[in-house]
Amino acid sequence: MKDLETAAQIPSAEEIAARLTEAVHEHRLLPGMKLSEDEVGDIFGVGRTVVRQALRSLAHEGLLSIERNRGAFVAKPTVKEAREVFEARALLEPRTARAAAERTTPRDISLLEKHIEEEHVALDAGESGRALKLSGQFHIEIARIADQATVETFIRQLVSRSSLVIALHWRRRNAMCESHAHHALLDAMRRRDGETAEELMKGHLLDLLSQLELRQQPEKNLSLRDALAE
Amino acid sequence: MKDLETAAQIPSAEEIAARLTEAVHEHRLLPGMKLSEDEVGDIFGVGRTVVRQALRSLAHEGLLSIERNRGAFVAKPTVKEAREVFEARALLEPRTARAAAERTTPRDISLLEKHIEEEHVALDAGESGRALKLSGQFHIEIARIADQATVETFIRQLVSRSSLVIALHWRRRNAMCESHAHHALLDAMRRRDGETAEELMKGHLLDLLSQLELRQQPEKNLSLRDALAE
DNA sequence: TGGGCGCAGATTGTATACAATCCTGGCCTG
DNA sequence: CAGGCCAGGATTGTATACAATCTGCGCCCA
Repeated sequence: MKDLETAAQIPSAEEIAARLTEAVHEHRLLPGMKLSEDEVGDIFGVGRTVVRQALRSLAHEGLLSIERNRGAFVAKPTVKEAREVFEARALLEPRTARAAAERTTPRDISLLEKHIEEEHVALDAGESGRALKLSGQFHIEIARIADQATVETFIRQLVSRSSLVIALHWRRRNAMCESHAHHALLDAMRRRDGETAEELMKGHLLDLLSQLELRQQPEKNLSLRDALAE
Repeated sequence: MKDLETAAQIPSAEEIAARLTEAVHEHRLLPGMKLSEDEVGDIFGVGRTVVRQALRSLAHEGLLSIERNRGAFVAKPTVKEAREVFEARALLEPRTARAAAERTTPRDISLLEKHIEEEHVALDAGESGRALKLSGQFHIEIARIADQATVETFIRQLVSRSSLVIALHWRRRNAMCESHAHHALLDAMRRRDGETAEELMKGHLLDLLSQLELRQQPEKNLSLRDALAE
C-alpha cells in the first residue's frame, strides 16, 4: 500500500486524469466508486487543487459525476445513457472507419496489428481489464488514423463511457467476438476498402449493443487505492 | 462600465461559463481575445477559483485555449479544425434531425416557430450577433427534440465552435440563407418527414461549409468588459 | 543604432486556511 | 424499541497568500 509517486515527478492534472481514465478502461475503477480529493491527492502526491482539476475534467467527459458537497463518483450510466452512447458511436464511427481505411499507411496497419496482438496476449493471460482497454484503444486509434481530431475526442469520450456501460450492463463474460470483429476490420483497412470498413464497424457496434443487458443492476464497492495500484 | 453582478447573487461557475458561451455565440467575444482571471472575476463578482473552473470547462469544450502561465484566450480554430467541426456536424446532425422530425410534438414545433421568429426580428433590427446565437440554438433545439442528450452535448460544442469558425472564416455578411434553410427544416418537421429533414440538414450544413473562406485571416482585439456588458 | 541582458510588474499555478455542507452515530423521547 | 434530533467529524467549496513564470521596458554595450 505504498504511494505510487514517491520517487517519480509530481504528475500534472492531465496525467492524473489519464491515469484515472486508464483505470476506468481497465475496470479497476467501477461505477459508483467514490474518488475522495484527499485520497487521490495522497496517492499521486499532489494537493487538492490539482486533483480537482483532474476530477472536473473527467466529470466533463461524463466519466465522473460530481455532486455538490458530496464529492466525485465514477459515473453510473443509466440504461438510456447507455443506449445514447452507442447510438452516438453508431453515428460517428462507421464513417470514420471508412475515412481511416482510405487514408491508412503501412505504419498504421502494423501498429494496429501489434495492438490486436497485445489484446490477444492479455486475453490469454486472463487480464480481461487490460484486454478491454486495448479493445477500446483500437477504436480510438482508427479515429486518429482518419485524421479527425475533433471526432477523435468525441470517440474517446464515448469509448470511456462505453467501459462504464459494459461494467454495468454486460451480459457475457467473454470478449472473444470483439477480436474477430477487429481482425475483419483490420483486413478491410489493409485493402483500403472503406466501404467494407464502414459496414464492419456498423455491424460491430450493433453487436456490442446487442450484448447489453437493459435492466438496472446491483452494485459493489472496492478500494480506490488498490484499483490504482497497477 | 459598472459591474454586472453588483446587485445580483454571485453566479456559479456554470453560470459564468454559460454567459461566456453566450458571448461567443453572439460574437461579442472574438477569437484571440484574452480572458484574464482577475478581470472576469471582477466582472462577475467572484474569486479566481470559480473563474478558473469556468474557464477550464470552456477550454475543455474547445472554446478557449489555455496556455500555461499565459492565460485563457478565445480559441482561434485553424482551417483544419474548421473543416473538422463541420465534418463532425455532418455526421451527427442529419440523422439527429431525422429522429427529431419523427418524434416532434406540437409544443416543439411552436417553440421552434417562435425561435425562427425571434431570429427574424433580430436580423431586421441589425443585431446580427443575436441572430447568430439564435440560429445556433435552433440546431441545439433539434438535438433536444431528438431526445439524445449525449449527441446534444456534442452538437452544443460544435455549434459553439462553429461560431468561432464563422467569426474567423466567414465570407459574406448576410445570414439570410440560414433563415430559408431553417424554415424548410421546420416544414419537414411539421409533416414528421424524417427523410426530408435529414436531407435538408445535410444540405444546410454543406451550404454553411461552402460559405467559409479557407485561408488564414487577420485579427483584431476588443475590450472584454464591453463584450460582456450585454 | 540595434540587439541583448536584466529587472520590475503583472499574471497564472499551487497550496493552504477557513467556511459551508453533509454524513454518522449516539441520545433522547414517545 | 423505533424514530427523530443534535452534535461531532469529515469532506468539499471558496478565497487568499505565496511561488513560479512570463511580458515588457529600459539600459548598456558593441
